[in-house]
Amino acid sequence: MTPSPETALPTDLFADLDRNGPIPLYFQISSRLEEAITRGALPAGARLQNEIDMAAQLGLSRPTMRRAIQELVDKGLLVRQRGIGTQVVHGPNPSKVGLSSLYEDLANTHRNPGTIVLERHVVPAPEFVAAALGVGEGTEVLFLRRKRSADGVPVAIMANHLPISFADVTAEQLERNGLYQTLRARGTNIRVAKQRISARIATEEESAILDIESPAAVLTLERVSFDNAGRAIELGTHCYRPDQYSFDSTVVAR
Amino acid sequence: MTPSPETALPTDLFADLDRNGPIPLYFQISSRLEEAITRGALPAGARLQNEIDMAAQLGLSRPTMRRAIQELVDKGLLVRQRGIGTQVVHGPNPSKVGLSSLYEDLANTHRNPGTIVLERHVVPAPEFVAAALGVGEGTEVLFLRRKRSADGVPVAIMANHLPISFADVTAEQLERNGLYQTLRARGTNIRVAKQRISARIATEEESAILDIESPAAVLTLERVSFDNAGRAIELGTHCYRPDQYSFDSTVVAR
DNA sequence: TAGTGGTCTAGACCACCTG
DNA sequence: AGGTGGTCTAGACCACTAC
Repeated sequence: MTPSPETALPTDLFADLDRNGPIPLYFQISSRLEEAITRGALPAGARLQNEIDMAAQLGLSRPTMRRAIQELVDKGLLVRQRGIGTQVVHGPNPSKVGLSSLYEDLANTHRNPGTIVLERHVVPAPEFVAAALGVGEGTEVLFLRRKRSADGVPVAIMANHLPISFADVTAEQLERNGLYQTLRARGTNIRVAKQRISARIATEEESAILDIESPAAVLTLERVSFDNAGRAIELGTHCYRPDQYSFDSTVVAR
Repeated sequence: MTPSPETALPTDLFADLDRNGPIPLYFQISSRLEEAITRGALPAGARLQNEIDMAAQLGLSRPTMRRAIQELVDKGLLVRQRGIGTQVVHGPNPSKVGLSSLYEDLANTHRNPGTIVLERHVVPAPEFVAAALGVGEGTEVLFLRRKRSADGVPVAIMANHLPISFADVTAEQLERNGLYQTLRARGTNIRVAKQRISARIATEEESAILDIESPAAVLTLERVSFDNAGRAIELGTHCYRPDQYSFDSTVVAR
């Protein structure tokens, strides 16, 4: 296979780099590169200049340029081969990935999210909740159950258990901003989550809430989220209407 | 919240570093650290020494030490906070993640994988296959359909379309080694994949093959895989028995 | 042989958090 | 004020690929 011809980068792509501002240089570079790829200015299969020349042209050190490129390799937009170069991955849909909330997912795809809080109780933690949150069994925790919709169509039923320190979270906050944004406003940032995606037949009650005909399949997600300090913050047990929601991701071999 | 006391690393944890061999230093370090965490030698919540001291103790430069730690941050095993330090994430199950084949997943969990090739044809590419593989509609492609099982229990029905250049892949190779390993043996390494996970009700035929009672839910995966050079190599359309398989992952906020 | 990315070093300055 | 991680520089040598 003949390597693709080298694609010179548009000279103005990296104009206006802010060398003193708070935004890291590598991030400014990778953002502009990503935008050029998704815009199509760098088509699938295009080969980039080598990183040393690019660094020199931009007046950067090589490690900084490498880091910018590596960001996009990790996102699955670029592939690199020693001795060959760096190329844009084929394929039409650069899909989103990672740790986002349903609320943000829907907003990003321009669907108008809606929330109804179905239940909100302080309950003693069942065994599986206690294990996930790292508290003693029977410890009081906050239980939430919400119905989520997009443009008026039911999308998901989401159940959450949180440590009792979040017991002052109100239904109004949840319906207005979503759970993750509410947590952020309280200074709690989710950093890591461990999750399991599976499927099952919806119960009669779920079918009614989601407005689907039994028997129906639902997509399920169990997720334990951790904050900056590595503490368990939230256990989520959700089910989604598969015709309204799916999990898209780009995975990269390590 | 008081920061956890600093945990001194076992002095022998990093003995026998090979400074001249082919294995990168950062990888040797991160592997040993990961092993110490999963083994429990570094318990959940433990705070590591600062990276500068660790680098000095091991006779490494700080960037190399940083890279080793960053590997584990990206895997979701560690969290870092400026001004605070590096801590081990809570939670019991450091789960696997990323781009693996079903065959490897099953082998890793000590379940004996089995494969039966149900279909193997060269067919003209339907529109959705042509779009995914970046070939013209109607171009000949290889179509495979396999039944996968673990310890004799049906787990999945996997359908794949590949470019015609892989038409010499035999049923025997697939049943013996799985698709990805067969591709690797031919010098094709999957580097990136874009995938979508959803769910639906199984068809009667699928229920029969998977040995489940209708109506049943199946977990579905659509995946387009790309090689080192960014070329589309494979389109997979799979369905899984949710009681036998689920998608576990650890996600990290960017 | 020439060109590419992969690794590693030895520093520097800065931003953020805690006391 | 002191300690932490976050960023950046300016080099060096090596491994792999192509011709």
